[in-house]
Amino acid sequence: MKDIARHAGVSQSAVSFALNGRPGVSEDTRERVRRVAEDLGWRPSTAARALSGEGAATVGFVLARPADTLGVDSFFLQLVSGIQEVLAERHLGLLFQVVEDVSDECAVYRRWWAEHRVDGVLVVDPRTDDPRPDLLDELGLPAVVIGGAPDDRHPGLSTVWADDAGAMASVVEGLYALGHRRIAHIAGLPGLAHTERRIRTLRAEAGRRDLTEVRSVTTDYSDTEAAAVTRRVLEGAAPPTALIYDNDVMAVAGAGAATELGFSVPADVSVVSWEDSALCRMVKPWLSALSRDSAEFGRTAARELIALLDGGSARAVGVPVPRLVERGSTGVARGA
Amino acid sequence: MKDIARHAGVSQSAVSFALNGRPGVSEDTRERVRRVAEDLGWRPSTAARALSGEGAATVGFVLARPADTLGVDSFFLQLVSGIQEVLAERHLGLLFQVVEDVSDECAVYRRWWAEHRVDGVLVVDPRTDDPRPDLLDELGLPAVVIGGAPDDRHPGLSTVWADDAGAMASVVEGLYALGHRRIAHIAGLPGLAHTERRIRTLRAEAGRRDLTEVRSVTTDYSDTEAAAVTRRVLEGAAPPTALIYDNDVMAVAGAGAATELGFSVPADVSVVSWEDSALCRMVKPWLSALSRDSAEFGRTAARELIALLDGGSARAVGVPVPRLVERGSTGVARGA
DNA sequence: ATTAGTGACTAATGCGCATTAGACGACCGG
DNA sequence: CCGGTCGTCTAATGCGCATTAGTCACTAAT
Repeated sequence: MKDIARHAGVSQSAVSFALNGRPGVSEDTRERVRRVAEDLGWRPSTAARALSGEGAATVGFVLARPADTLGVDSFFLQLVSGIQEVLAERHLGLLFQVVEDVSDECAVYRRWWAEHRVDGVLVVDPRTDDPRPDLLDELGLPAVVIGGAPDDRHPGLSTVWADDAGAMASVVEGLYALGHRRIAHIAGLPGLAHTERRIRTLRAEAGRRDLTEVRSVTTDYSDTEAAAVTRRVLEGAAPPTALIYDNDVMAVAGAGAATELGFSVPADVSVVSWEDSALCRMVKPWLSALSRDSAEFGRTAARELIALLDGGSARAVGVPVPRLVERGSTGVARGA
Repeated sequence: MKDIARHAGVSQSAVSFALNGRPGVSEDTRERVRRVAEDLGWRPSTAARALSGEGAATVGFVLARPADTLGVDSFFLQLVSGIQEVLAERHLGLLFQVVEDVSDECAVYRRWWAEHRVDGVLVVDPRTDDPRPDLLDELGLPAVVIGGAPDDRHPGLSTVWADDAGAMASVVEGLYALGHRRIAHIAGLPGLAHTERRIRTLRAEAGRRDLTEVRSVTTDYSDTEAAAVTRRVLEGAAPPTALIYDNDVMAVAGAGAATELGFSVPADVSVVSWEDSALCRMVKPWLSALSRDSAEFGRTAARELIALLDGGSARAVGVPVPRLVERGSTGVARGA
């Protein structure tokens, strides 16, 4: 800026005013300064900006996953891609970190905030009994929870929520209409909020319809565990006629396991994947799946965080209910 | 630090010396200051540190991909996970950005560097005729190229390279030994350096062995294009008896397409995937795949970048040659 | 003709840290 | 007894920017 000031024949303050759209300089000077800055290829130093109270121009994103669990998951990359799209417009950076577990994640938040590294964070995989919202509240670190519940909002946190309950209800309704009475739900990690939500909704829907042979089994989202659970479930007496998997990887693995066991899909068992991706079209039959726009999910979350940073107040916004894309893996229940 | 100084009864400079391990304070004072800092939960402001010449304590990572191409790709997440592991030890942040194409990527580098946002960057997907190395050299931005060639190193850039040539040679040798004489290589994006390297090596290896019916076809890495190309290749006269796919997604899609066409895997065609992941064990038969440790790839790259930031000079380091994991999709060529 | 007011600009300060240039006493050899 | 050296500490400066408090000339109003 000193250079610019010299070249333009004004003071540094004038340059600052000109470049930041502040009053105090004539339009003439402003334009001249702008051109000089352009010529010199000047960009404000984020460090200096941050130091003089403007914030870090960065938001944080922590993924708490054991390294080997980061598998064939299209969700996060798409989510991040959507987040970026919105952040980029405002020239906000995304500081990304992968850690082992939630307590590490909390430590990262503490550090980032203490170091003034971020202005806000995006939190994923909310859990039942989650320490993070309290921590973020305590720190006063602006945050939006991705995939939380619409109700349990903490004072300072925004939430972007997907209607798992509604989606589960519609899936159950569809299967019921096809004559399915015995349904197994191969769920994800037990601690996650959306896992519990889906399980609760399934139970509630089953109750409403008098379905007694409905159950949920939690897993670690892996293909191997999904296959194992599928085998166990199908080998029991009165096996289910429909299987709902909490992600695409498990659905594919499960469908494979079922086939190996001699169950034909969808003649003997219907399969639904709670996540749509190319994977679902890589097996025969193609898997019916709940399709949601993960990138849009990310965009919405990013927009909410920006609103928070701009001084807006916390709120909860929903994203569209996932839509069930019927493919070849769902059909009328045997004997119905 | 002012607070710490007050609490400890010393000057700010003394605090700085104490906390940074600089000489100029007694061990006694140092320890006292450390404890006070600990009690106060002090963390240095990265902004202030950066401003006083210490660098941003951050490295950048740009992924240039059209948003919809970010699919079921386990490679990047694992790579990033490995990178993080090493960066975290040094408390270096990872600034992550997704952009549309390489020219956007260059713009991001320019901006990051001008804004002093990063101390260095990790570059992926090097291309033939790539503008990035020149740009980075020109800017003087420390960088390591992930997946480059061992030779074409620019003065200032380190390279972490995988021995595609060696891997391709061993795959061809294996297939040759099984009696395969007609091989098709369903490659990735034409512009990418490693795509070209694999294609060149395949051609060379074919030449050495007098295999005349060997070819490579470039694609966009998608399952749909892989399936289409597979069909085109297999429906021709004298179809290949072995197919090499440049990633796991294509291999699975291609194997599926082959099966639909009435080709049995591996009786009629052998299939090799140049990327191992859970995907390869989700189809029947399981796919033989070149397995490499993507996380280790990332760790190595991160270590190289840190060495560069520490003032080390640029160099090229290799990672272990991928190993072919033989599963059910490769076998003796029909008629051999 | 004096004052109040306004627009355009400059000087000075602070953000939180690292670092350089001293200040001051203790210790040592001559 | 004195100059020199070392160890321990403090004061002062700068990093690049935003911002606040002036400064100055010029115009409108009394």
